[in-house]
Amino acid sequence: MPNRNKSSQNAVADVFTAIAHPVRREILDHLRADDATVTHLASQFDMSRPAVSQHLAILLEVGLVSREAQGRTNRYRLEPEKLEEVDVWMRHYRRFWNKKLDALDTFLKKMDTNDET
Amino acid sequence: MPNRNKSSQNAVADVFTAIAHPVRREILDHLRADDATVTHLASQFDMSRPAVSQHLAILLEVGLVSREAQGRTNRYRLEPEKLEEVDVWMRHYRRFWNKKLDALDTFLKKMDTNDET
DNA sequence: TTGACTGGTAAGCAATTGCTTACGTATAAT
DNA sequence: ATTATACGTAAGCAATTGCTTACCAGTCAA
Repeated sequence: MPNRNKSSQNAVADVFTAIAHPVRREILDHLRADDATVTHLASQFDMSRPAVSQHLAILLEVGLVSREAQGRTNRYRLEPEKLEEVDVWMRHYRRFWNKKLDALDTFLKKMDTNDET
Repeated sequence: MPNRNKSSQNAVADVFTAIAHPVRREILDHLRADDATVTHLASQFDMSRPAVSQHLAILLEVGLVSREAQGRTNRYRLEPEKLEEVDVWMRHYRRFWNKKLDALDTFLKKMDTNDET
């Protein structure tokens, strides 16, 4: 089979690849507690500051964090809404392992229906 | 900063990396409908059969699918319980984007409490 | 037993990832 | 003005990924 034409995919990372790396998940876990600067985050890892900065760039790219300049520091803030994409995909599987969550699903659907005025 | 001693990590793939690849998610989506053989799965992708086989090997390694020999064919079956690990991690974030799911969480916790004893 | 079919795995490879150090720029302190 | 601090980003590199083709083993049909 010959190589396919890749049609110039610009290879923008998606949420699934973003959370695939354990360090990036840990970063998100840290930011769940509070916003933080790169140097502060880097102090929590056995890794150089640029390395953490690069991980943050990926999280930034997919929209899982936001960056706000404050003087000469940069505050990174958790933006967890993008994780809903993962949740949506998982929704199809949840019933397989948890009947209670299935019950919750039904419960939520009912709430949705009631919301539609 | 010098390179760290990697202490011989055997680099077994985890669930997060397994579902990071879009093809592997599609494979799982296919298996959600029904068990399938490699060749059948490969026919659904623009990719050689060995490539799909290698993806299945990863899914097998992390336990997201199981393999059952049937004559000269191999049936792959979805084993979705391992996705719970992802769900558990996501549980901490869900409240951020969905208050209703938060309500469901409370609901589930109450059910859990009632179940004890 | 021969031949066709299913399928895992090895070898090889280009591309990507994940780190490092080095550097440049902007803000703050003295 | 000079110096120190915080930070992003580039360059370079080893390791990994994700495909390919080639091969070999097991099963079924004739």
